[in-house]
Amino acid sequence: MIDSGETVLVVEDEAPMRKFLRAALSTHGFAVTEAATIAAAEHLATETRPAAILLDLGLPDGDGLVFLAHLRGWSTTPVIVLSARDREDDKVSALDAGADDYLTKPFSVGELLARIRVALRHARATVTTDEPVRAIGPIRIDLARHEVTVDAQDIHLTPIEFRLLCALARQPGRVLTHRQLLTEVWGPNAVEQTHYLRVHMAAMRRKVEKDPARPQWLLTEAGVGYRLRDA
Amino acid sequence: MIDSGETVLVVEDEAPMRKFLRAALSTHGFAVTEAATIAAAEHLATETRPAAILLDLGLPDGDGLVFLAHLRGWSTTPVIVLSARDREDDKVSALDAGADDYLTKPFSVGELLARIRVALRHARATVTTDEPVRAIGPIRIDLARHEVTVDAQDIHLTPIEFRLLCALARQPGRVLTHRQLLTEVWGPNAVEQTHYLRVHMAAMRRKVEKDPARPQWLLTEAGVGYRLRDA
DNA sequence: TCTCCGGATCAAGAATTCGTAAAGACGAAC
DNA sequence: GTTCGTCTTTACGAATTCTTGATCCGGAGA
Repeated sequence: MIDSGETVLVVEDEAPMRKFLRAALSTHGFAVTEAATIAAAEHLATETRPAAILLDLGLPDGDGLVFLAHLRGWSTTPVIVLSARDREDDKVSALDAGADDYLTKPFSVGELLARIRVALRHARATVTTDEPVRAIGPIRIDLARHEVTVDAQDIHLTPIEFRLLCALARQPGRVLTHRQLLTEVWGPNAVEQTHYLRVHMAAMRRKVEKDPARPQWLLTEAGVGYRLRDA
Repeated sequence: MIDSGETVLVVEDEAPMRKFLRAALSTHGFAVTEAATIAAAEHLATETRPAAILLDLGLPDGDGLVFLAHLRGWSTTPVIVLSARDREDDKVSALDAGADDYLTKPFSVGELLARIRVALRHARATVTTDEPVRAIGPIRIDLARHEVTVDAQDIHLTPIEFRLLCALARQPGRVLTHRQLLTEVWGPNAVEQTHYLRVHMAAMRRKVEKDPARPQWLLTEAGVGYRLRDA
């Protein structure tokens, strides 16, 4: 499947536990990012926009509940707390602080995965306050709908074209090297195939640009890469 | 807590447990209705429209999971399973069947209440199209009655077709990936069986579309998934 | 003017992905 | 047991998408 699963952020200070969770999650189709501290977790939560977060409460640089409180200020991403503490108070305070679930260590992998699925089910049904629509000039990219419009006109992009455009749109105005684009869209084994880029950029220009021979938005940086002009 | 007057439906066959739960809930501001059988539970779920449901799995007239499956056909009311069984399988199958949480007896009242609060929080944030009829173009879907009409003409959908259509109709216009549709309709073990989708989409198009070879509503996004055109 | 080079363009055919039909498996109703 | 409806599985042609290679273009430098 090309649809590489959704990303789960694991916040946990003990390395063996992190490794264990990474193994369990990735064999079930999730992408995994890891953080060992609150600081790292806050950074990754904003950067990678995970679909769900697994949170250990005992972290070296502070209480996990602090992180949770911060997060709930701007995000509704589901959070499942993993803790060795089994006291009622701990559970209640975590749940009331905004956690969506609370699992006591040790737990079984099957249950964890099932509860993650529940969390993702909820997230999908939730009115997402995040705006996953990006607009650059006349181009509008709706990540959630997998939909692109130019001057309010729907245009159809193939999966590769869509991923290419998303990669460029993530940092509008900035040049992305051939290498960066190739690894992001085709994977790290294709970093040499720069002609893939040429062909697919041409195809995309035909759909997006008014005059594909004189592109206004999908610009070539000779010898370096491509960039999407910032509006 | 000031959760003034939301109703919780308790489905439990043992009278002492029912009494205990009623006491715990009502002293914390919930109204309580009780059912000791699946039949009674189905009746009360439709009649009283509870804000949440506590479900014991071992009932005299059948498995609680059957009730849960029925309920999920037309309602997103949060369900918390209360069970004496602590096996991983039991938890996973209940959660995958649509339960929002699973508590093993014995549990503490504080935790139960906290988890109910979580469930209600979720319910409030959910796109609550509790209006049981949805209309997209010429297609009208009656969730409670399991009925679909196209141009005011009744059409018959099989259970799987109906769930597929509901999944698509929940967010009209949006692309749902193969993975999403398969997990939602067939469960998480079937994420690889993309041919299920092809076969059942074809069957549904024959019933819904004027020209099944050129679909107007049930659209394919090659390499990604399917979507229901937004009217 | 010629050549070189990176990029653009085009078209063929390779590889995926889709749609469709048809047959077998399974369970429920009779 | 039989019949019926439904779901799964399989196979194959059609459609779409991707890769590949040939060719063209324009600027830089000899």
